[in-house]
Amino acid sequence: MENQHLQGDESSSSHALPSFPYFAVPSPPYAPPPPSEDQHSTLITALQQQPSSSACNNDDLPPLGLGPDQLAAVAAPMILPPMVDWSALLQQASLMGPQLVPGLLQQVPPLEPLDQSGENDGGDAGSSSSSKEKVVAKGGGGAGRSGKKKASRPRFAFQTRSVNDILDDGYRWRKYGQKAVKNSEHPRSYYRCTHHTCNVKKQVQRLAKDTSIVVTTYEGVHNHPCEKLMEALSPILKQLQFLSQF
DNA sequence: CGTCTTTGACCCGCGC
DNA sequence: GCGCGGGTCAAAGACG
Repeated sequence: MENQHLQGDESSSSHALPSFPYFAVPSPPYAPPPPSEDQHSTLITALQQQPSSSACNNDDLPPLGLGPDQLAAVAAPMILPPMVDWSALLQQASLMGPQLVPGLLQQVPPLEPLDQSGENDGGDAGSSSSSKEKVVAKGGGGAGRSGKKKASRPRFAFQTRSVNDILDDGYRWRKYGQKAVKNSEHPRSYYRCTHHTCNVKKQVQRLAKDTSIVVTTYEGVHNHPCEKLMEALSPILKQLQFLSQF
């Protein structure tokens, strides 16, 4: 299982994934930093929850539903320095939501209230709700299988220039779908956090205009620690504990 | 054998 | 009402 993530292309991301290089994605207001092979900084944008319609005709980001509204809502994105700790960064972003990562993610307008009973931002109702409502007809699926509109959840889009579609963000993801998208030769992949109580999803797709850029859209907030991050931090924490005794 | 990916089918919202 | 596009499900197969 673990090593399945090594396959390089569109397998679920996890510990063993080749993490880098990721490059900064030049954004219009900025002078594009020339990407170099040993640099792995990334540009992060925070997006507002997609307001259902309007979102599908943007040339740059049609695939992920990032319409003009969303793009306009993206404040000056930051180019992160090289050697940024991806796990920590994404963990932080994921846990804190769009409002709370000073200097990294912009503040976005308040989210619409959730309208889905079984789900919340923490996404902790995922597995239970699935068993409840999965009864429907065969193939079950659908944008709202409970008959409701899709819930509004915090969304973040991470643009990275990478040969790999999947960011190694420290979490484990299971792919549950892939769709060909209009105006793009690259399909969009749908992933769900494999943690049983976590309902965070992400969509991964390459830009139509620049296929070297991967857009990863996270939806929801993890309600569990990042395994990889904890793994990485544990020796430091131990050391801190030790030092704090004196 | 358990986990994950693939993939076709299905459902839903939206625009015309 | 119909067609399209997007999102999800779940069976089947692949893989370690």
